[in-house]
Amino acid sequence: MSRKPQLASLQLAIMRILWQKEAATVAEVRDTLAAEGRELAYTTVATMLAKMERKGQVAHRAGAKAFVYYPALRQEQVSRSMVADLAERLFGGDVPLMVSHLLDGCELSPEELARLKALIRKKEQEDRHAR
Amino acid sequence: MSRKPQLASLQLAIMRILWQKEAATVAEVRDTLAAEGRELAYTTVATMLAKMERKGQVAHRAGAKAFVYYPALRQEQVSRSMVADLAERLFGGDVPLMVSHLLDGCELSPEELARLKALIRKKEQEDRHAR
DNA sequence: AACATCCATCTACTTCGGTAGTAGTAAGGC
DNA sequence: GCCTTACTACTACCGAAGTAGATGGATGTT
Repeated sequence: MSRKPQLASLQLAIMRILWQKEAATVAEVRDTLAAEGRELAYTTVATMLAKMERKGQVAHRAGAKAFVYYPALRQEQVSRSMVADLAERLFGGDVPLMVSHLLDGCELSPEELARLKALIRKKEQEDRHAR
Repeated sequence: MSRKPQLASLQLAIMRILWQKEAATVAEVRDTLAAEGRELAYTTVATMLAKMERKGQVAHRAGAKAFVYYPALRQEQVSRSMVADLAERLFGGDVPLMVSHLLDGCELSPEELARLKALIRKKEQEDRHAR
């Protein structure tokens, strides 16, 4: 399960909350989702967390009052595997092509562009070191 | 249906084949999938294409012998909306962050890095023109 | 004419994501 | 001691993706 985690939409939304808060109760997760415009029944969130626990995506411990859920996958890992998976499925692994679609699809501020340039420079450095 | 198309794994694999071949019969799609290591029954592919047609993702016309299916969505459109969707769900729309994960996740050849740099320069040009 | 082949359609089944109700339990208030 | 409240656990249900069998039509082969 920890190899190439692929999270669906709600699962990802929940994970993002857990990553950000470190840990949270069902009620907290539900409230945060509601604040994001996704109003779900308490039991819906609880069910989802239970399902996610069965798959090893989250875990829980007993808290003062309610269970406290926390992520069992690192954000890095999930991000990378999901992005890599999409790149593979959509572009046959052609990363620059995927980046090109990313850039085309939305406007970027000058700062963001600068960040990208820095990224590429860093990548070039690593490359030189590697060979 | 044409607004924000999200294709699942097999659907995308099929679309990619249709995009590449322009059009294909069920048998051709099935053979191509098999050549990619995904061996499915003829009827599986046929069923999938029928389902995709109902959703407006593909269409067909009668060919000499068998139906000829062709894409009803443009690759550009699908790529962009799927990439944008993942960026939104995974990174809250932070595109540079997503690019950073893309780059980290895989090695790039110097040529690919060059392509990326060119992309960013182009983007900067557009930016200057826009304001 | 009989047979094999290819093809389309229909139906069916499984799994998973998402959604939620119901029931049972523990705990706090009064 | 009972009532409300918060929480967990169990069950159910829908739709979509994915998989394929069965059936029946058309075509071509000999």
